Amino acid sequence: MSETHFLTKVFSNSDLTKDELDVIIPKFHQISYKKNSYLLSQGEIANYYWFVESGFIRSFVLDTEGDDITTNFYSTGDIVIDWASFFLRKPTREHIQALTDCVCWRLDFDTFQQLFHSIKNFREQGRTTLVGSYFGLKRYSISMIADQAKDRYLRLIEEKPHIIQNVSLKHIATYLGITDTSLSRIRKEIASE
Amino acid sequence: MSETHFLTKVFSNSDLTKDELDVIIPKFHQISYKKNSYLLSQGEIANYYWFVESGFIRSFVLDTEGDDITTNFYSTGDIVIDWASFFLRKPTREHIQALTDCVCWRLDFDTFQQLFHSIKNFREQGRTTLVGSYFGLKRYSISMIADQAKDRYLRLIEEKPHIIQNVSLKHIATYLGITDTSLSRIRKEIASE
DNA sequence: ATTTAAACTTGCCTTATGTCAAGAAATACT
DNA sequence: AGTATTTCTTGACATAAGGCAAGTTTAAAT
Repeated sequence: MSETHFLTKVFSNSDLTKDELDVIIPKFHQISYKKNSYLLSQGEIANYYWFVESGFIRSFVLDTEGDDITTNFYSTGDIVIDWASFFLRKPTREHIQALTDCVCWRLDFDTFQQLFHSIKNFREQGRTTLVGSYFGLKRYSISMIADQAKDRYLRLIEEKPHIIQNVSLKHIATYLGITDTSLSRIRKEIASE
Repeated sequence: MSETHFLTKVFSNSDLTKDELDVIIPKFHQISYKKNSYLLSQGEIANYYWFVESGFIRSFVLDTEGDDITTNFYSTGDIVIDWASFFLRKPTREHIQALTDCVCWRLDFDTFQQLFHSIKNFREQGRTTLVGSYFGLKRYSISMIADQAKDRYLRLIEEKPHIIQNVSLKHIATYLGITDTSLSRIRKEIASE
């Protein structure tokens, strides 16, 4: 009568079998983060990645003027990973910060490698996830070029409504590539329609 | 006294052994493209990826107004691949076009899969390449937000000088997220310094 | 070689978004 | 509950980049 593990949902659209999941899932360990604490800080080598069970997280970088730019938001079911730092074993440029209290499940690099090279479906699943992230980033960067700020905001509302409701405008603004002032005006304009 | 194969250079910074390369490299087939011809067109499922031996290539998408936006440039030694279409087996949104006559080496999906799952170093190499592409795309998108057009152009000159010399300003402009008119003015400003 | 088309530049004017600063509203702190 | 911070909004003005059209240069085609 055991509860279904949270991670079974995360892996539900992969080809991983029940037996494989019984090997993989116990390798993940639950960890909680307090609001405003960091999962990863600039300069560190990412030795873990995470799946979010509850809470909100953002990643950001500091630009040359020291202003922070939000690069992504994460919530329930999302993978949180600095692909470059984790796989190339080099210091990250990013900060990853809990925006609320969070519960996550994390896996370390050595264990990942062991699973990756021993379970065919696990590496297929991992590759699919990475390619999905790449695709999302590509859409994002095309949107930055092709769409106006207002349209980018409208699309964010549509695609990630839970973000809008849980994250400060300042962080949303930098994610959209605009200032909080401009975002405020865009919101005003939308509200009056 | 056989010539060293072009692809040995491409794989030279991987851990692939001589024996492994002897298996892998013959799976690639040489193919030539005429200037302006397409390696891949929107709507197709990418069944190949390529390494460029000579020539210049660009990928682009069409935005909602039907204007094309260059998403990347490729030249000697670069991998040309639509990660999402190739691995998720779904129709691509991109066009990939030869800007000059080109010589490439290509591999099909099924052969890739067979190598990926049978040769540990091959999948390590592939993963590293994908993560490197992800990292490049991330730098690009951060640059779009944090840097002015002039700085993005100066950085492109520094990082890919061969592109500037071989590609029309129109294509460089859309890659930088600006119009050819603006790029022309930026060039004038730089020239007068 | 001549013609045609494409690429690039430039001027004039418009627009999206930024900057700075002040005030209002919402949250956090003790 | 009351004060201190942070977040959000708004106004006045500044600036980066775009739109359009004409002219020039360069490259392609016959």
